[in-house]
Amino acid sequence: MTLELRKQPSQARSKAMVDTILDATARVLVERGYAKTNTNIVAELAGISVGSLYRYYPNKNALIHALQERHVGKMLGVFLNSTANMTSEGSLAGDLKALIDALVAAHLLEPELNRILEEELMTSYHIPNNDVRQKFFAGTRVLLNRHRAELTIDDIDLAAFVVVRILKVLVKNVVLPVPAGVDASKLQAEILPVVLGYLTQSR
Amino acid sequence: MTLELRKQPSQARSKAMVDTILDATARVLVERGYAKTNTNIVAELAGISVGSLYRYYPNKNALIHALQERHVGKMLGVFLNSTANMTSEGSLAGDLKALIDALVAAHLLEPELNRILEEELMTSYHIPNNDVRQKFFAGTRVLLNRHRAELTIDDIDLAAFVVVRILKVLVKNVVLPVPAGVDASKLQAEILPVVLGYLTQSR
Amino acid sequence: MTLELRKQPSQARSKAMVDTILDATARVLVERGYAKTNTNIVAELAGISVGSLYRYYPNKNALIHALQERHVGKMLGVFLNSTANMTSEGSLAGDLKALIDALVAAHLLEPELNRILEEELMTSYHIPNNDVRQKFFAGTRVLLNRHRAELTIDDIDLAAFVVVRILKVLVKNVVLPVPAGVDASKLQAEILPVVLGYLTQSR
Amino acid sequence: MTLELRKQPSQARSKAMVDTILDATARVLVERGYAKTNTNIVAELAGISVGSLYRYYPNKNALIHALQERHVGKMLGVFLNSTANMTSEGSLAGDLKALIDALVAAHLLEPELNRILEEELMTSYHIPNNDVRQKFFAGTRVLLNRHRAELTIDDIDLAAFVVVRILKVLVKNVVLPVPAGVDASKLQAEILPVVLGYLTQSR
DNA sequence: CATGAATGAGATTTCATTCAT
DNA sequence: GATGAATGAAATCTCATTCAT
Repeated sequence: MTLELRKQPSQARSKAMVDTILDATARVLVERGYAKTNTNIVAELAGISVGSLYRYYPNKNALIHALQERHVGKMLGVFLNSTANMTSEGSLAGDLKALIDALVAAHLLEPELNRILEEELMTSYHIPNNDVRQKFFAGTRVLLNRHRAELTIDDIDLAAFVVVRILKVLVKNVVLPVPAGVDASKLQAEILPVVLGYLTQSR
Repeated sequence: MTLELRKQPSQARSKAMVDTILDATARVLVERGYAKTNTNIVAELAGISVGSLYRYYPNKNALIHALQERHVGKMLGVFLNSTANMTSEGSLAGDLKALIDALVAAHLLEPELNRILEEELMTSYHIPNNDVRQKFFAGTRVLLNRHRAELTIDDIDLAAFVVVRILKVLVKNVVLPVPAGVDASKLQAEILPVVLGYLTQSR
Repeated sequence: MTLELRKQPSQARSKAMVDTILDATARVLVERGYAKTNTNIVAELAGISVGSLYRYYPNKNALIHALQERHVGKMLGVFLNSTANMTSEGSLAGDLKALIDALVAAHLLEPELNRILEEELMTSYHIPNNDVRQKFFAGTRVLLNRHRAELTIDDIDLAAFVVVRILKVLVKNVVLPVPAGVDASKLQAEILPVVLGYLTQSR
Repeated sequence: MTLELRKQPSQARSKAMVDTILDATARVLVERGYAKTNTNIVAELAGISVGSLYRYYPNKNALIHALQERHVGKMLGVFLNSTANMTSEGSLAGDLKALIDALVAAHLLEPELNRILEEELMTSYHIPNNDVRQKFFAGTRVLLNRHRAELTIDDIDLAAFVVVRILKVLVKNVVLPVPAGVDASKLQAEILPVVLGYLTQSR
């Protein structure tokens, strides 16, 4: 009964604008943190008026949401790309190596933004990339299953969970500024041993 | 007969008041998230006026800061307590096990608050417990050094860094709500193998 | 063979367009109320661009104004039509009956729109149909004058004023949703007695 | 689970402030109409800051609502007061006269505000005084019932409905600016004959 | 002429902080 | 010292109107 048509800007022009807006949002978010991010600044940095911003996203929430989705999408793209030429008959070590490299590549995209979206906003917004997380977990499970013979651990679900968490922190730390005394590239090289050691140690 | 029924010494009063305030802050933070936390609600929940709140803490920043410090202090207390009866001549496995248990005990204190203080506020507030982190890292380094002979890894700094990160995520995940299909206690039992596997695998 | 398939004469086009626009305006007004009516929605519902809307009406005021005028015109049309075959030598009762029926017919047109235009917008817009009101009042005065002999009231102006007001409310209530327990058709039948009773009672 | 305590300003201080605010709201409403009424102007006219306004009323809606309630309350007070010394054994004419006088007295309070609250806001807000309307209708029904013997109409509900509507318009018109050529006091004197004529005419 | 994205003034609302009592 | 009402700067959001295409 209520008239509710709210016109979205047309596809063609939108694409560029949307990107400009989300770029600005990302920049503000990274430079000032969520608490100090506001729509006026985003609009200004995007070089548009607040009104325009609200033509594209009906509220601040939607804006952040869209940024999250774009970011996750980008990372997923990089990840899948890095993974594409990965034959499925590699060794466990080879597969894990490829996985780690792909993950690092994906996280190299916009590490600080990624951190903010994952950490600062965890509470505020229902994370839209649960989907991606789920898929990543599932993928890891499949990988482990394929090499089940070599593993010294029985509970694949548990192992996948642990591996996913480990990969996530370590990769993030490879990519984010790391304390003096630690070398990022050495750290990256260390990830495979960590996971391999865990999965194949004699128990 | 001197008047004995006078106000408590301000020291004592402050002590209790400070705790009440920080308790309220913690509760609001956990129940509403940082974005929806405001000083008026904190004061209300603490059962005092905003004015009084500002007598104890000159601004919102200081308030959050104080809460962080108290929280870190508490966790440190629990940790040190769990560590106290740890003789320094244990095996590597034994030492690590004790470390993990102490960490879990500390994180069991107020997991959600801990998460918020560590994640949501990372950007906004310069973490006051860098100190503690430093010490924890150093302690881990010492521990690893003590068992250097058993380790298959040379770079102790790197190893300590990796171990610290792994311990942190996994412990956090033991303590925080975990996805269906994963069992928190099994997860906890898995931490030692992870670290041990990493440190002592044949390379 | 001259090109015959060209644009319709702008007169004709305008005519249809104007109607489309005012129809949309009316619908939005009725469905959302004045406070939530805005030009963008009107344009959208009319199937044209805002720009075009502003080509037809220079501002929101003019738009509402035009709708009012059209609406009043329509009602007047229906009213005059119902009145057309009314011979001027009827009885007082007959004349009043005809008047009431014509009024009801007119108000049956778009009761809700009518209500909004008359009530919600009374303050914001100087009503353009004062003219019509004036004429209606004058007509009523003439009618009463014709039957002055039967009336027990001397002040015809006063009587006409009272009758006009009574007719207006009651007719409106016949036509608008009426509370449970009251029957609209019975209510309509009651209007004549009310007016007749007033005008011809023994004083 | 969510902390929702929102403190209302304390009783004592509130009373005066609330009145000041609602007075200002009424004035703005009458002077500018609803569409042009905004919280900034209300606050300014009330001599307080917007923030303060929002301490008392959580949003614009609530503000208007409160004004409506106060206004209806006031009118009801005047009405009941005028009605107080009305013995229940009067004649029909006497009772109706008293009723009309009480109504006029009530509407004399703030006629313009009343009009705006009743007309401009009918759509926007669920009218809080349905209650009062109900009671007024019921009271009228009781009155008519008491004098049922004298009435020439059977359907008391219908009669009460009609009488209530007639009283409402005419009283309103007595109190609101009336077109030249009509005298407000004469008009008021005319209300009783209208109603009496309707109820007691020979049919 | 038509379009509809863009504008930006202005409206609503929030909340850290102050200060009179 | 305590209080909590008051503040007002700043954030979110709306929409009549314009103007480049």
